[in-house]
Amino acid sequence: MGLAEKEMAAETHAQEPPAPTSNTAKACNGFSGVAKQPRRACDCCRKRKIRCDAQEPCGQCMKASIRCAYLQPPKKKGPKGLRSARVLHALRKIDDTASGPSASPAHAQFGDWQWGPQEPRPGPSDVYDSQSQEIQSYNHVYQRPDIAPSTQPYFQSIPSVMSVRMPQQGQSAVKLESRPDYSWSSGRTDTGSLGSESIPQVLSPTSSEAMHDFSRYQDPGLAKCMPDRGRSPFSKDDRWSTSRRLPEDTFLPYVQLFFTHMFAIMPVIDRSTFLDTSFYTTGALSPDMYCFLTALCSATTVQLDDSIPQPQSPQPGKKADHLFAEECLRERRTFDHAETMSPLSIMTSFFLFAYYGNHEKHFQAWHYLQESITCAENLEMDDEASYEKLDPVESQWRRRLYWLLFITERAYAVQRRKHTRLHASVALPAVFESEDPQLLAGFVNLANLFSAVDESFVSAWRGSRRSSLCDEAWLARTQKQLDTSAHAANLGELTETQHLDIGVTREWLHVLAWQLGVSNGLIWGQGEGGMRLDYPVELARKVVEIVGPAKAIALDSHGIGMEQKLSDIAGCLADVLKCTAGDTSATFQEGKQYLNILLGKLSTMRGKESRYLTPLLAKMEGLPGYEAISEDLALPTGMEDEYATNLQVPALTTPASPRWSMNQSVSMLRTLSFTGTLGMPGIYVPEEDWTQRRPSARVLEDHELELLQPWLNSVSTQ
DNA sequence: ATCCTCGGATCGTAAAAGAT
DNA sequence: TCTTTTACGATCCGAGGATT
Repeated sequence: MGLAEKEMAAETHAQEPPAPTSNTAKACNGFSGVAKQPRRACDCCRKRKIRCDAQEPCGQCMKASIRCAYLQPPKKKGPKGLRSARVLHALRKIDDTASGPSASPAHAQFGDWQWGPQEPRPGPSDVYDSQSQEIQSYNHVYQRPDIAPSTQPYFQSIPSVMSVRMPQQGQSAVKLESRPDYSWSSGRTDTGSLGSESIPQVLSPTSSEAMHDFSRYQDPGLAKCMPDRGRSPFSKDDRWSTSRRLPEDTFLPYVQLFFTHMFAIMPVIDRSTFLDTSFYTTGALSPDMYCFLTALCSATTVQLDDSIPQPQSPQPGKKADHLFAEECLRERRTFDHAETMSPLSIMTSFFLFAYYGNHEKHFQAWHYLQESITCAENLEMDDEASYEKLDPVESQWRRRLYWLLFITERAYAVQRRKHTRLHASVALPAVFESEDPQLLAGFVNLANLFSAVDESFVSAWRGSRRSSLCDEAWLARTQKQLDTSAHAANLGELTETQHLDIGVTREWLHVLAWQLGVSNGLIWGQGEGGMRLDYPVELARKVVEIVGPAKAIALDSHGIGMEQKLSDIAGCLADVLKCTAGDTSATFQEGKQYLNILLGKLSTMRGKESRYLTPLLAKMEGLPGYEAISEDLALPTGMEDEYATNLQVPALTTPASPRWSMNQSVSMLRTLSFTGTLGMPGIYVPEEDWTQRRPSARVLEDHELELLQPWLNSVSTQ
């Protein structure tokens, strides 16, 4: 029946103007219009799965009074690259295993897994919960974050579900699980029964689609991912008021900025979804999608600040970032966002954190970061097992989001001396199977780097670790780990933005670790873990080598976080230089130059002078050569950056020699070890924050200073 | 009675696999 | 290189649920 009727239907429409993209119709037959004319359904009809007459606007859209558009580009048909081979390989492997010498007949195996057609067909949850040991062995690698899971292609985790489902021919579940190579770039989520989505709402698997399309909540699989929510909390009965909202097309220019400059460090949303113009023309963004977009825009605006020209604020006279953040908070008050937790709300909180963090409003920033973490915990994103219950695509998006929170929490906790809550307890997102392996490699690299900042580091930094545990060996291990963790990938292949992030962050952590050592009196050790007085100069050189040639925008897109790191590094360097006042050794001169360059960078960060610069300069008062620095910085506006980038980085020949020509007194180390400055990242923040700092270091006792004497002598005679 | 959603049948196309 | 097979995206019918 179907075909005949279909053809008749096609014939009925044969008189209509050809579909926009159809030029094959006439070639199809010599038989007037009976052809199965390749029609083009409009975006809405496609989504509604109804016949479209391909008019503009089409009849269905007219009838429904909705905007008709043909914006969604058709996807490429046919098998995808290696996918077929991969799936076949995986299936064959399973088959081999199942029919191996020790195995009982295949049907018995299948029977165990409830494959048999006579068995009642298991629902999705049954399937997921009834994995055999053998199946789990495919997955075990994902449960061990200590090995590099990123090197495991996704498909290795697929057979578990696929093997269970394949025999259910024609069931949507098959479609769902047998698609290991996700069309990330196309934005297609294709979660099986939900897979025929396509419209603009081909949203990222981070459930934005779910947010947008209520019907998805009716899917048991998805409902499972969203505890206690079988359906949308936003019922269509109580449609949200959009009267006070910003027009939806406000967002796109900012979202574009986000993808151009910030996506590399926050690869947690789907590009094609959020860059699709039709996404912003529905006129029906759900409240939490609206919140998410406003939060993202506010964070993007403030983070990029004046680095690049930005669109005019939607409300002239009001700064765009404030406006977006305000809108976000206003909209959030219209519904219970604690009840509607989803990855989308995690990201909303996260971007609010970024907004406040960039404004140095640390109470609010920490609050929203914690909120996003709490939300992640509620969704059990810190539990590896939870990911296996998810659609593989969704699970990858969530992994990215989890690790973004992890990285951010670690960095921020260190800067603000807070506890951390998240652990490296889940596998990293996959790299090689992602839409952009290079980009993901960078992201994973950063995650690895922060994995080296373990609990003991954080607690030592907070001062809550027993100082006896903070010995030289431990520090040396930590320092070494920082270097090895980020070497998994060739940094040269990363985007400039990521290269900067990883490189500077690594050296910044080195600086922190070094300060940790100094404040624990380790400066006179064997030099392990860089516990030498000139180590910060060496670190500064590396930083200068990284940031010197970097394009301003690549540096700027990291927002205030990068300013903080650079100023921490510069501050530490300044401390060291200050302590060696009067020293004329090569090391000192080089150090001065590096400091100079760093200050130059800070003077032009994000299109203006960093707020950290002035306090830094004030701190350097009395540093010999400082006069020169201030003169250098007094370059005409617009030239500073050029000045900084063009400055030749002097080659610091291996352990600079002569090192410090130290005739310096023991008081130098006394100064270094004093709580005044060292171990105080983010030191140039408003007064009240001083109270949050621990007295991180101690003044050396006299008997310790005596012990130092031989070391000082040996250094000074080198 | 009407509207709406969505499972899934069917088709066209493109890539992979196989034949020569 | 040509042919066949396979995978997959697109369309949209029609069952069944929701709404009026």
